[in-house]
Amino acid sequence: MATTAPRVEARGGENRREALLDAAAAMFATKGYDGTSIRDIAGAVGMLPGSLYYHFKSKEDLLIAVYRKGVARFEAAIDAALGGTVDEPWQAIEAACAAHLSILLDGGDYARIVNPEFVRSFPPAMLPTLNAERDRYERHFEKLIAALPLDPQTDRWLFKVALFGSLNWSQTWYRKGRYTPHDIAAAFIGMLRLKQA
Amino acid sequence: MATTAPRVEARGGENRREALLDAAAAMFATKGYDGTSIRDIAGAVGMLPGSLYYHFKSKEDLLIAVYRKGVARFEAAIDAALGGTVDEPWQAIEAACAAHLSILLDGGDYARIVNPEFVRSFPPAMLPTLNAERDRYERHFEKLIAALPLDPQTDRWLFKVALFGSLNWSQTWYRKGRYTPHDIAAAFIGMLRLKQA
DNA sequence: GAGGCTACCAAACAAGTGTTTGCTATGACA
DNA sequence: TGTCATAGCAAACACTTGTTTGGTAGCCTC
Repeated sequence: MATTAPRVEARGGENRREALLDAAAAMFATKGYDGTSIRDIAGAVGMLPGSLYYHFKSKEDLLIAVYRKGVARFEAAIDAALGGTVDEPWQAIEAACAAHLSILLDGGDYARIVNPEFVRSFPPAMLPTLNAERDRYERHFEKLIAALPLDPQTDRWLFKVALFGSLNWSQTWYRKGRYTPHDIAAAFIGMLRLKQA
Repeated sequence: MATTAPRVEARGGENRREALLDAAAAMFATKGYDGTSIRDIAGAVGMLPGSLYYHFKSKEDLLIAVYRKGVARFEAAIDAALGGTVDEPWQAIEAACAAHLSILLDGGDYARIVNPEFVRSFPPAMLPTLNAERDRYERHFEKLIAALPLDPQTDRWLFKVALFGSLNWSQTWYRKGRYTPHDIAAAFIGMLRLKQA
């Protein structure tokens, strides 16, 4: 046998914590933060409520961990999308939008937590912590928008919130099948771009 | 003195119910449905928790009443805005957007409840009831969009959700002062319209 | 002035909440 | 073989939740 065991854990190991995160993300996303109890989450992974406190020191702590994973997913997706350095600005932002949408719509439960409208249901004390994470992410888009050849009258900040609104709103109407994230990104950017032709 | 007293109520009268609705709207909007207790609401108007059940038969019943008032506000605003029959399609939709925004952003607590992202935190059983109210409202916009002279390639349904997304998202970033609802409506419509020039 | 309705109080109910505490089985390591 | 951290169980804690029930003060009508 292997003389130096590759760090085998006592019972469940590190992936039990991960299982709790997954369960929490799923239940937060569907039933909300307040609507989900510690007992629900622990029960979903076959644990007793008290045992959860070995892995997380409070329910809020658990939420923050879930939220961080959510933001990380968005950042990874957008990094990957912009990795191939597209230098045409409209193509670049369309790629970023498509990446954002694919996580938002098909990225599983973690992504749903990040929505600011969702965040408002969280304990107010944690709002600064969570918003700081998100602001950092949005800055990627601000850079891409700064590079766009827009009409001089266009307020780039309003352009950003308009675009973000369209994108994030898709969570409320999107159903798998009819449109893909790429379709939607292309259509939205197309509407904002046509005048340049 | 007035011989026929103008319908003076026993104690609080009909406006006590209204006071409860106001308190509920305010607290739902800031702390969410689950985050607000019957005791909070009753206490805000100087009532005991049990007494609330004289006016509303359940907490869900109270929420529905608040929600209805919220939707009614939007409908009244848009009716007023389109009353002066603007027949230029772009002007008409801009007016509708401005009306929508003025309620959404400065329309008080009732309006905040109507946001679909907010609704998701409600008991799932009441979702059909609430969504039916909202769908009826959105149909006003579908009509206005149908009248727009858009590029043939533009999907009008996607146009609608993009516009609605931009508008409703403003709730997350709007702060009084910098932009007025009219400014925002003009800017958003301007971005989507420029190509027609 | 008797009856009835309105609007509310007072007090409890059962159920569910996040969290703490003490204990224990398991495997790694010396 | 003994020690030790890991990972979790079992049971309780104090508290909050939506809701119900029985009673009652004030007003209106007959």
